[in-house]
Amino acid sequence: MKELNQRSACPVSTSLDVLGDKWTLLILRDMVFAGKSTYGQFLQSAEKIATNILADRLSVLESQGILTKAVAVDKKSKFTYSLTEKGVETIPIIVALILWGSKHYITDIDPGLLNELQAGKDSAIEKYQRLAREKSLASLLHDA
Amino acid sequence: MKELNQRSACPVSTSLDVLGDKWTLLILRDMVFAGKSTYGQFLQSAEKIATNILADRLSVLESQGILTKAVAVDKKSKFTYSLTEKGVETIPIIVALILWGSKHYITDIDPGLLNELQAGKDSAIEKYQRLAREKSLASLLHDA
DNA sequence: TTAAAATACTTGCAAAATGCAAGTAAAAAA
DNA sequence: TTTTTTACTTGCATTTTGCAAGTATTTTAA
Repeated sequence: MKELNQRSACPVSTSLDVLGDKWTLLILRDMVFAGKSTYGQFLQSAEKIATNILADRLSVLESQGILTKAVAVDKKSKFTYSLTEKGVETIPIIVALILWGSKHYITDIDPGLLNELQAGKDSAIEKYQRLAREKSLASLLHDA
Repeated sequence: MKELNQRSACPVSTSLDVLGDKWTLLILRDMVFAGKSTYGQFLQSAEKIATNILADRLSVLESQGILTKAVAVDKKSKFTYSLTEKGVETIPIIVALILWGSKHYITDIDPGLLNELQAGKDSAIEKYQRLAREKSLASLLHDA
């Protein structure tokens, strides 16, 4: 349980106190856009996060109520991380980063996704939020 | 001139390579929402950035073409930083952070701004982008 | 004309965060 | 019963950050 130290009462600053580093939003990206949900899956991303950093970020995200951790349905040695509603609501941030990055740098973004985001950003955000909620709900139902 | 080291070709990752730390977006916030444009003004924000970090971030932002540096109109010992179009286009990211932060944490956000953003996010973003462009254009005209 | 203040940094060093490689522990598979 | 899978933890080197002090140029004040 790590307590959040807010540098100021500014909402931008506070958001950055939680999400403002080079790794946290990549974990959320992997959950939303790559369907990942386990420690091992997060380790396999192209950016090669270190194991101790991943463990630390997952624990911060959990203690901030952005994701929840549960034993996987199939294996007791595996954990499944799911987005909370607070986590689902970071999707607009991730989408803004996708649009800015793909506009100003050379990236390998999926043209279909880019098109979808450019055509109707708000409805695309709503779609990915809906999908993320469905996924989280599904993992909750499995537990019960 | 610091070269950007992209960890991967993912647009989220690349955006975070540039903007993903606890200070960079606060400088841009100060330019967009507090009308700040000088080193001394950036130092006075509530979060208390260290002088060496500020100097470093300004030089990165300049070398990434997000802002430009020019001698101030009134004083030769002062510099004025202005947003480029690439910088203006970070405003959707900042707005997404404002909305997420103010929704999930206790902050002192201006209720008028919050209302404006919640009422019509896209048009509010357009408004602040237009204002930022006007401000940058004005400082360019002063130089000539 | 000269001294003090303003402005924008730079430098040195301690502290914290990150990155890397190896090790541990429980559960699952062979 | 041994090996593999999965999720970490630990120790240590490197990098980044933070703090305090110092420098350089321009502007203001005496």
